[in-house]
Formats: sequence, C-alpha cells, structure tokens
Amino acid sequence: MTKKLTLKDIAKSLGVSTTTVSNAFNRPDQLSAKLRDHIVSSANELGYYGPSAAGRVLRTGRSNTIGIINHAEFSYALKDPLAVSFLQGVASVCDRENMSMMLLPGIGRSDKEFPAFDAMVDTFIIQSCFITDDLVKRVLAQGSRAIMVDGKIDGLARVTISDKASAHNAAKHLLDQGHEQFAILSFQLNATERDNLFSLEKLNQSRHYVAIQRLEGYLSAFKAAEIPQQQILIKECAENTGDAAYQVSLEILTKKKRPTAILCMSDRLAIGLMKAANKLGIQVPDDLSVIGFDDIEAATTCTPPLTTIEQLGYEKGQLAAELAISDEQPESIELPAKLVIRQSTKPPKK
Amino acid sequence: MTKKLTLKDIAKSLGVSTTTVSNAFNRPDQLSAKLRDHIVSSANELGYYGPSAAGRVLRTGRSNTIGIINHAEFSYALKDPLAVSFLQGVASVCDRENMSMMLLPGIGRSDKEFPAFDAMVDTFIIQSCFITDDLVKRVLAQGSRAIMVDGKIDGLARVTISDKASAHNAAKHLLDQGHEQFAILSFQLNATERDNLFSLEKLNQSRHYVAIQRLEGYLSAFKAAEIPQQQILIKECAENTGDAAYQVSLEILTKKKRPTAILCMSDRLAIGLMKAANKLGIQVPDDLSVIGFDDIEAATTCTPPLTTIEQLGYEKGQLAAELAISDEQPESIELPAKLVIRQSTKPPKK
DNA sequence: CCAGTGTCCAAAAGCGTTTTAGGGATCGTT
DNA sequence: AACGATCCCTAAAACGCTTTTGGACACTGG
Repeated sequence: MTKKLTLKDIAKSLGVSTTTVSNAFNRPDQLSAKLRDHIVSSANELGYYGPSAAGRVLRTGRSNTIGIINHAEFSYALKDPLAVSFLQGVASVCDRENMSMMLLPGIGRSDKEFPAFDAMVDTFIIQSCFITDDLVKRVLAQGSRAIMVDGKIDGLARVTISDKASAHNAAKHLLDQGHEQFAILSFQLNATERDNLFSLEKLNQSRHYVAIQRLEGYLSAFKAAEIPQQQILIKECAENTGDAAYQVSLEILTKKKRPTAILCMSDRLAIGLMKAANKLGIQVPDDLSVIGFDDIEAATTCTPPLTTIEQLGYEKGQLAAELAISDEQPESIELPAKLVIRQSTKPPKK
Repeated sequence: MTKKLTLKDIAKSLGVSTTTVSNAFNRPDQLSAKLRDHIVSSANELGYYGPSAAGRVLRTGRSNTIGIINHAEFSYALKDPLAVSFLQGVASVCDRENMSMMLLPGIGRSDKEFPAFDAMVDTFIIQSCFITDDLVKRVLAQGSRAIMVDGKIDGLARVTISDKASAHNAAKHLLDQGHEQFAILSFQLNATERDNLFSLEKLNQSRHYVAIQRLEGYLSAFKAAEIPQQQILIKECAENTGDAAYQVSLEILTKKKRPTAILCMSDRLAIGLMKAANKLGIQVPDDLSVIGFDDIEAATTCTPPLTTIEQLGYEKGQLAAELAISDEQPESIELPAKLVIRQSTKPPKK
C-alpha cells in the first residue's frame, strides 16, 4: 500500500500551488475551467479523489454531519418502531442535503458514563430522557449546537409533541365512556431505581420528560373528574417493551379489584398488556379497555386494533433535522398528537 | 459565546506543557496521579472536557467510527426490516466497543453521483449492489478499509449468506411438491434499465450480486429438474417493496396460463404478491404457492404465514462490524440460510 | 503610453492534536 | 562520590487542509 496522497503532493506533481488544487475541488469559480479540469483529472489518475475530511474539518470546523444521541444503546433503540421512523425523518433531510448522520453510543442510564461526545459533528440531536445539563454543557463546549427532542434542557431549542394534552384526552375518553377504575402503565420515571412502585416523590424527581408530561396529562383529567389520585393504580415498566409490560400487567390484572381501563404510555406496552389479558382470559375491550400511545404500525394490526394517540415520528425527525441544519436561531416546536379511536376501548360492563 | 478552549489554552493556564495535558487525558500512566487529577479537574472547571476529535483524527488517522454505505437513501433503507436488523447488529458491536456509526448518504443508482466518501471513518461497511470497483478505489485511496456485505468486489473481505444454495432449495421444495408452472419475482437486475422484462443478457450484465445468486440458485434447480428456462416467467420489481410487487403480480396473475408457484426474492415482494392474489380472488396456498426470502417478522404474521428462507440479518451486521474493527486481515464469511416451511406452499391442485 | 481593472495564482498562517526525542531531577547502587 | 536508572515532564514537529493577502500579468479605455 502506497503512502496516502495529499493536496500538496498533487500540487507539486502538477507544478501548481496547493491553493489552486484546493480551489479546483472546492471553488471552481476561482480558476479557469480548463485548468480545473486538468487538475481534477490528473489528480484522479494519480489516485487522489479529493481533499481529506480530517484536514478540512480541522480547518473549517464544519463536518456536514448530524450527530444523534439516544438514551439507549442503538442496538436497542433500533428495535423501537417509533425511533426508527424518527431516524427515517432525520435521514430524509440528510439525504437531501447530502449530509451524514452519526449515531453515537447511547448514554446509558448511569450518570457516570460519559461517551465520546467529542465527535466531529455540527449539530447534535439529543433524544434522551437521561441527559443532564452537565452533559449538554460538554456538548456545547466543543462548539457544536444541539437540538433537544422529547425533552427539556435550558437553552436548547426543542421539538416535542403535545404529550400532556393528548394524554389528558386519552383519559378523558375513558371517563366519558363511564370508566371508574383505572390503571396506568408508565415508563420508568427514574434512571436508577428500578422498582415499579409509583410515588409522587418519584414523579417530582424524575427527569423523564415524556413520562412526566403524559402522567400529568392523565392525572389532570382524573382530577377534573374528581377521582382521587390514590384510586389510580400506577405501575412502571422497566423498559419500553412488550415483555416488560407483560410481567407488570399480570400483576395488575390479578388484583382483586381489577381496573376496567388501562392507559399505557406506549403501544408496545399496550400490546404487552393485551397479551397478558389474553393469557388470563380477560377480553379486550369487553372486560378491559386499553389505550396506547404513539400509533405504531402494530397498533393497527393487533387484535383488537388499538385505540391510541397518533404521533408523527417521521415528521419529528424531519423537523429536528431541519432545525439542526438551519442557520437561524432555531425555535422550539410542538407537534400535534391526536387520539385515534379503534376497538380496544368500550364503556365498562354494568 | 466564548472562544473554544484548546489543549494549549489549558496547558498555558496551568503552567504545564500541552504534552502533559494530552497525556492527562489519554495516557494516564505517563504522569503522576496527582498531577493528572489536578489537570483534569482544573480543565473541567475551565470548561474543557477533553481533546477535540478533529485534531486527534488528523493527527492519528483513527476516528473510532464505522461508516455504512448503502445502496439506497437511508430514509428508504430504514424502511426495510432486514436492513434495520442488520444495523442493529452493527450497532451492538459499536455499543460494546464504544464506537460511533456513521450513516453516509446512499449511492443512488447513477454512476455519476459520488457522495462524500471523504468521511472520517476507519472502516466502511459497504452494502450496495450498485457500487463499482472505481468507487471502492476511492474509498481505499483515502486510507480507509472496507468490508463488503452481500456483494463481491475484488480485494475486499466479504460477508454473505448462502444465497444460491438456499434459493436452489426453495425451488426444489416446490418441485418436490409437484409444481410445474413457475414464476420468479426478482429484484431489479440493472441499475438503469427499469423495465421488468427479464433476459439472460441482463443477468450477465447485472452487478446486483444477491439477485444474481438467487436467480442462479432457482434456475439451477429447474435445470436439474429438466424444466426449460423459457418456461419460467421471470419479472423484475423496481423496488423491494410490497407496492412494486403488487403491480407486477397483477400482471403475472392475470396471464392466461397462470403459474401455480412463485418464488420471490424477498418477503416484502411475497407479501405484495399475496395482496395481489387476494385482490384477484386467488387463494394462497390452494391456488398458488408462494415462497419468500429473508424471514422478516411480517412473514410470520401475514396470512397465510409465509414459507421463506431465513437469513440472519442481525448476525450479519454483527459479523460485518467484527471484521470491520478486527486488526487482522479479515476473511470472508458466508452465513447459512435455511428454508422455513410454513403455510404458503402446497402441492398444486390436479 | 499610463493608470485602471480583472484574472489567475503563490506564500504562509494557522486549525487542535499526538508523538518523538530528550532534558532534568531524584534515587539507589557501587 | 560518581554513575546509571527511573521518573516526570517539555519542546517541537507533523498531520492535511482552507483562506487571506497580495503579487504578477494581461487586458482595457483614455
């Protein structure tokens, strides 16, 4: 393997200055077409196909890359259909703009792990409920910008959905149908404690923006209906997976006073719940109403099709990417999310 | 916003050399623990959290990044379940090794488009049926390594599956059941011509490794059974999507001499085909046997569940990533793929 | 013929880091 | 008391590029 060629090598070998070679590749208007063609084609023949990125990034500070920081490891994040559509949305903008996207190792749940945030990235899209202000400070310290998705960090522009209002609507829908016994299947509120007992204290300490918003939305509807909060059974699922929900659901559904309606913070949780109900011989929606969140594809194909809240993952990704590449000071945006009524909800039996 | 801090700033401000600061972050054994702690904590206080990647990459030539080149745009590639599991596999290794993965803009189908291959990437994983030797030369010219997935390029280590043998088995399965009238739903053999007429000529000119292998596998089984190739109806689908297959299938299934069995190069094509059959009132498997390829999740949930060839997308991704980060000269690997018989195949009616 | 106006190209200064080669102390050994 | 070994640290070069500054040259118009 021969030594790697550089701009300077080409310049010397052609008897022109490095400036001129650089211009030939980057600023065609700076030299005559004839010379430019000559340089580019000679360079190709020699085995040089353009300036190396490393040098350019160091010099210009721009890398044409969007970095994506997720709260989970990526091998896990890619299992979440919503996360995948989000990435698709980001990718669509990157494709259009000819930018690259860089997936950074997940942050994990421990504050101690600091991954390599020193990546060469123009803008980070942060989608992590576990990110701390301190971490963000590091990101910004290296000169990158950052957009926050589904979360809230002081000073960062945000892309969110109307979590709270939609959650409120979901609960209201069940109340309107006449339900009185409720349970909520929640995400893990706290990164470290992994029990599934809910407490107001935990809610206050939680940094999981989405979970907080949705919970507050649900609870505000119950409050308006004058249902005391102690009467609502709230359980956390360790992960956003059907399996995690399945386990927790068995517990909920075998209680002596079983709820007649359950609100789930995601469709994946709802589907795990329905699997548990099915296992126990509990009919959805006849014996139990279920509402999901997200409206992933599986929500339409499961039986019964899931009443849920539709959120636009793809558009969220697009929007985040647009903010990321925009030159202007980006502004925060809240996307709408709406209740989609299918067959998993029904008034309770008398 | 203040000026970005550098190693040198920290060194000056602490009264030590830049070497020492660099060592404090990268080679703890090169200085006393006391000094190291002092340097790191002072640096953090000043707002410096570690050496910038841009400088390091330029200096060391290593970026701890795996680049992924796909044949399609990423917004499209992410819609393919198999591609997603592949990415998951790659991601699992990256997570473990704390590396980043970089998704590069797709190559597209035209030879003229040369995307930004000058990315700062240690190793490229190339998964593109449209990549040319010339393109690879460029990649290697910038000093990166490359692993080829599902394809063949001289000089590159490869990760493939047993496309040909499994395709042969699939066709053999139908022959054993007594079928005599066949069709094949193929990928587009050629990047530019977009008609769906097959010809041997096109097969010979094709660079679409996977399509060629599978086609040869199917045809070898027919040859062994002494079925003349002209008798096999071969149609290409412009994209690997259900919609593309749906259109082409309508055409095939309304022919006067309709095949009793159809081999599809992917499950997505097979599912589109079954949708068309359903639309035309043709029963699968009673009136028509269908075999897919890949064994994506939808193959188990569709009706009827699809007889198909299982391939290990996740493992393929893992393996490719392992080769990518390995220090040794990587060797090519072929993963097994096996026929999974479900309910979409059946002997033909007499 | 001369100033004015373009056009094209060269020299040089960094961008932030790592690493090589080596310089002083300090220590233990003879 | 001298000497080598050991430990901590530093100076300086190199990595490949872009961009600013300005010079050389060939044109124009007066």
